[in-house]
Amino acid sequence: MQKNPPQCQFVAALDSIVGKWKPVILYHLLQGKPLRFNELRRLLPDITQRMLTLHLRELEADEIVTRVVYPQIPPKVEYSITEYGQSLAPVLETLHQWGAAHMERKRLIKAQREQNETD
Amino acid sequence: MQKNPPQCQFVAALDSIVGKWKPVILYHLLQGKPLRFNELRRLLPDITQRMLTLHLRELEADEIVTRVVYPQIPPKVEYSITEYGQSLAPVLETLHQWGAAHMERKRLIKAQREQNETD
DNA sequence: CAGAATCCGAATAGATACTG
DNA sequence: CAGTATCTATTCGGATTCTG
Repeated sequence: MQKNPPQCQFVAALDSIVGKWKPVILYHLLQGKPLRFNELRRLLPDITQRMLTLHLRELEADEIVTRVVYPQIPPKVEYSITEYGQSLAPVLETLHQWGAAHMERKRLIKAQREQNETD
Repeated sequence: MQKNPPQCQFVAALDSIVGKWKPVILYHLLQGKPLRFNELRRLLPDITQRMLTLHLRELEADEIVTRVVYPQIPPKVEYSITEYGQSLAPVLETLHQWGAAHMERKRLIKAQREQNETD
């Protein structure tokens, strides 16, 4: 990455939440309930096992989620959001708001353009 | 992307600001002053011409920046943030704040760990 | 159940050379 | 000056197989 200070901090934030599946993972974990590995898989029908593992490991490294292993057979692993991870909630909310408005805006522009074409 | 609605809107927002260089480009343009192509290059010493062009084109397509061509020789092209693009400012600011705190946190944790190693 | 390991293809980004 | 075009290197994600 760059040495540019503002950029760095920005990217530090993005690294924690960007990734093809991180937003959804966080979305579900932020509901508060701890989720098992396969529960998450069910909630994200299209994710591969591999990507789920990788993303969870990154979130764990950032201390945004915790991984609790119950030593039993069959194994049980629960993921939950940390207190620190909860500080992401407003950040995600802000992004979500803007994203929703942005999609609506694009939709409107597209509709207008199609209207003009029929003129 | 997924069909999951919350995810979609989230990603719509991220698409507009994520990309290896978009955050810095936006950071500079949000200062308010229109910038020429090569001015941006100088502000982003490590970006390639190609990536700068590509990212600017995407931002233009999202109507976040405007591209004004002055038909003269040598050519002059100025990029500036649109009014709509300015609505991103608070979003970026939120991310930046969290990112700064996150980096500081990591730094502290690392320092602590190194302290423990000398015990 | 919750993964680790390996392999492969697709998407991203950089390097370089050329142009109106 | 402000790009295009092309080619290559790197990264990322998916598919598949195996395991405690």
